Amino acid sequence: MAGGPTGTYGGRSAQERRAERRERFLRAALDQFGDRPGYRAASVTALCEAAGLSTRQFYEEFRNLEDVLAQLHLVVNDWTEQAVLAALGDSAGLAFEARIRAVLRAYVAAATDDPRRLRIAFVEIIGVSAALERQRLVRRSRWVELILAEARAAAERGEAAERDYRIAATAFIGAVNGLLHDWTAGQFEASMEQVVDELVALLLGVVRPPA
Amino acid sequence: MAGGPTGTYGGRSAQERRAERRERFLRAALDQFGDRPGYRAASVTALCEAAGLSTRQFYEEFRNLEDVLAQLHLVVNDWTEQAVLAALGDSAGLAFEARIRAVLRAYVAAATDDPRRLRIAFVEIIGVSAALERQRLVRRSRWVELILAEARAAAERGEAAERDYRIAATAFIGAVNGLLHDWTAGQFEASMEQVVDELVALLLGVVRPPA
DNA sequence: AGAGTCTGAAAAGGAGGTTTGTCAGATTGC
DNA sequence: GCAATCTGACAAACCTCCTTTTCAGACTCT
Repeated sequence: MAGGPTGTYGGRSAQERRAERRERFLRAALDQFGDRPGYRAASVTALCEAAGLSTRQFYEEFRNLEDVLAQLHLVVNDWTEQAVLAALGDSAGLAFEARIRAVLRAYVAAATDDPRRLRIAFVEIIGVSAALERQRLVRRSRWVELILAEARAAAERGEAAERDYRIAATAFIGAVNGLLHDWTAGQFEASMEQVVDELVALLLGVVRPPA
Repeated sequence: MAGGPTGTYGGRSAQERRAERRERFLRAALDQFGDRPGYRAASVTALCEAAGLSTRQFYEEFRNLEDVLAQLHLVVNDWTEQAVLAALGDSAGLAFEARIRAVLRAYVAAATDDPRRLRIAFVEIIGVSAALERQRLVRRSRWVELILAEARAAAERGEAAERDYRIAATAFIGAVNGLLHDWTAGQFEASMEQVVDELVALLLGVVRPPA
């Protein structure tokens, strides 16, 4: 009874070491899953090799590959969500259209900033499993609620028509995602400002009462 | 030198037999791929069993499972495309908004008619391989061109503003698909007419010049 | 210095899938 | 009726991957 089971090793605590390995796995997964051929062709072995860690350590941090993808999806989603929340705060004083534009620009910039993140969120996550599908829909519903809250506030200020925007908000999210996906896939040439302009126009068209 | 290599067997020609087996494989694939757990969990063996045919025959008709998925995707796409083209023809005389509504209703009805087809087109096809991604983008571009042609015609009749609708059309397609997916996934309760109404409003908002 | 713990590599066990080859029996044209 | 062909089932060969376990060496604390 002498050895020190305090958990520190290499100068770091057990927690620090675990966190760092988790980080390394997630970073490697962003590379492996976010680029062709993506998650479907990925393997635990390859991921570990890319992360410079062993399969043993992998199974100490994750249950399986899908677990990694799920966590990565949350991280990626948080990233864009933070960007939008920040933009919402910054643009609090602006007029409706300018505010919408600022927020949408922030989202588009954050989402397209790294192609791998975009691919994780829009492609790799789709149709993997029932659990991931649930997680994705839960996350999406947060976006819907965010839009609904803003629409309510805008309606109170008289900047938007008063009605139930749930379906419209869902459709709009689909428009944003579809547009970003096709844009980054090179389906059409456009500047970010053009893309944002179209999205602003689309949103204004929905929010404003019909002529 | 006596046996008759004419190809007829069981009363059918070789072509007919091949076509029928192809049909049976595709029908079984619609079941296997279009429902959870879907294409990712599918196997040649299970597909053959469901089709009541053998793996040997499978490899005479298809290169591999992805080949089946690709062909199925084309079939599913043709289905909705035919529905829309028919609606376009039928509504040739109607006013702009009524026409848009008729066509969108036809699309929504065709797309949601069979959940398995919808899932193939919107979920299972995503992120499988570079080849399938190409095929999907090619098919999507046909929808964009269709919308662009209609927008040009509408602009000539003075029913829509004259401008480049390519980006807007892409966004709109994303909206339609996203909305249908979330709707059929049970994210919100709505009648088909409500869904169509929202899509019509969205499209009119885009097409009409800003107030 | 030494008991006790943590690390990372390697491998073994096990499961599942794809694709090709074989073969007995059914069916054809002559 | 008979040779030639087609059919559908079966299984063998092969491969890849996941997951757990083992183990020698590095490290920490007393």
